[in-house]
Amino acid sequence: MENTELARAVKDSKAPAISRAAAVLRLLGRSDTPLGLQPIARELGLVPSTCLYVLRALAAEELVSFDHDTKRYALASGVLTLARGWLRRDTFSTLAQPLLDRISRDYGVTMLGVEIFGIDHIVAVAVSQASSGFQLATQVGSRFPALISATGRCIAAFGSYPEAQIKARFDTLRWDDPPSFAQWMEQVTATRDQGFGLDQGNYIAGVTVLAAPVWRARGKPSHAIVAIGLSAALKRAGQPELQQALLAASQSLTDQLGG
Amino acid sequence: MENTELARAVKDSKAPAISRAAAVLRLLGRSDTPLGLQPIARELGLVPSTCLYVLRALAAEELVSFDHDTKRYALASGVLTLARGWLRRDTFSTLAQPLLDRISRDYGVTMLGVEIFGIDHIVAVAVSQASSGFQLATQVGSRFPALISATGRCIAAFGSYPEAQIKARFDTLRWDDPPSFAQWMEQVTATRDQGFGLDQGNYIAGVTVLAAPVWRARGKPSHAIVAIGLSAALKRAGQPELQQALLAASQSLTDQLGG
DNA sequence: GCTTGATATTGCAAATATTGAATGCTATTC
DNA sequence: GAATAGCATTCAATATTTGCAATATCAAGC
Repeated sequence: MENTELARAVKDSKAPAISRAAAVLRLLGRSDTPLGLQPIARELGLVPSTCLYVLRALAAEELVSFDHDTKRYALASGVLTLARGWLRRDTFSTLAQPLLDRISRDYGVTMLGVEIFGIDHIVAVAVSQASSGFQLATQVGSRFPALISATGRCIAAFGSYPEAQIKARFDTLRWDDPPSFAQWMEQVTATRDQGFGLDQGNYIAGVTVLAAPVWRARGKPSHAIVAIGLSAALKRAGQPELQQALLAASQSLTDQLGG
Repeated sequence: MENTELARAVKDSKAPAISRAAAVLRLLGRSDTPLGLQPIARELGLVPSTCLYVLRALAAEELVSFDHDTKRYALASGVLTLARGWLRRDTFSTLAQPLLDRISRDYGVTMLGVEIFGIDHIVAVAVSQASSGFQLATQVGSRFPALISATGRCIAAFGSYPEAQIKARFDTLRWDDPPSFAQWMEQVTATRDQGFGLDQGNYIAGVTVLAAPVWRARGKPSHAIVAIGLSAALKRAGQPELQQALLAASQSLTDQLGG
């Protein structure tokens, strides 16, 4: 449960209401349906009355919506307005979006721009869905483990983390078709040579993923751009050209970000 | 200043830290650059130490980032992850996105899906940028006054608000080329007949905007889809066809939302 | 229609977050 | 190079929020 983590955050902080509020928002974000007061309080280990005050405050700020009839709470679009503030000022997503749109259109693949948070996780900060075919359940804000799929091979290849740490993380990953660590490390080496990472059906069966790193400053890559398509379709269409397009775009972004 | 409003929210609430946190997030979202503790505290009328604890709690929740060297705070991508939770469950944006993409591509216009919050404001919840030409500074989460531009004419036409209330709101709007209230009301009537709203250079000079209402339930429209293009380009390309596409899409969305 | 089980909501005492002054730090000015 | 000004940060007193128990509200079952 999140309870223990939340309890710690609440204890350590001098503004525990904020930790509780964040936990409530995340819970509501995770939930597929609006929730009542009690389920929320139970799940988070909060006292109902406290939880009520949190929800009321969040509702007053238009971050959660409250249905008077059913007494259910859900995320409100105020969270979108916050996200916009972030998007507006993020150079990477602003610069990446047109490049992603173009590659997506030219090659019929779904494109992501992701921000890398160390060896821990990555977040999709720009998305351009493939116009046709399969729809990937990825939106702006989606989080993934750092070492998964093609991006993971990039992070391992260019992040200069000690192998022990990488191995420990690697062992926690869930794949459709898991590679062995040895195989995977070979591919990481290949990634270093080629400049881009490749995942052929490991992460999701039948789906090929390519990822190229982007640097904001020297050192570890700060972002990556990712191409996702059905393996069958990518075999027919020229994958080498897609690779070139990906590398060109990532290079251009690295240049523009002043790395 | 927001100070008085914030002070009231803080007083009335049983979880004032949350109001403060929300105010801080909105301020950071508005700001073009990362801010230090003092400017934030000053702007919001908060005690610096309190503000510090708020920022630390928000940083612990990964909703704001903290630059150790410059001691500046900014929004972090955690806000995106919250937004994703909202997007994931919003039927309108999910259903609208492919329709917007298609119309955008076919007619070279920028398309928005907006959620309507009464007569107060609207929020862009789905965006499909025109691939070429001018880039509109609109992202998911952007807020606009309800009665502005083409969407405003829809809301006035189909929202059944008393004219006095509409007039009061109308008088607060800012246009590039303001219509008189009489002219505008005529266009509202036309909107009721045609089924879509039209703004020809009023909101932004040289830009034409069309908007068609979407109903989740009978009564007032809950959403709208909006097409935005350069007036010159729209005159050349077949605007009647775009109108039909817009009406077809809005009808389809109304049907799917179960209105 | 009454009871039961569940929920949302309120009042009050105790725990604690907020406050504003004091501290230590850095960068700028003379 | 010393002094100053502005900043982030800490600290102890107190005004407030929190947590619990009690109450009110609601829906369903008998």
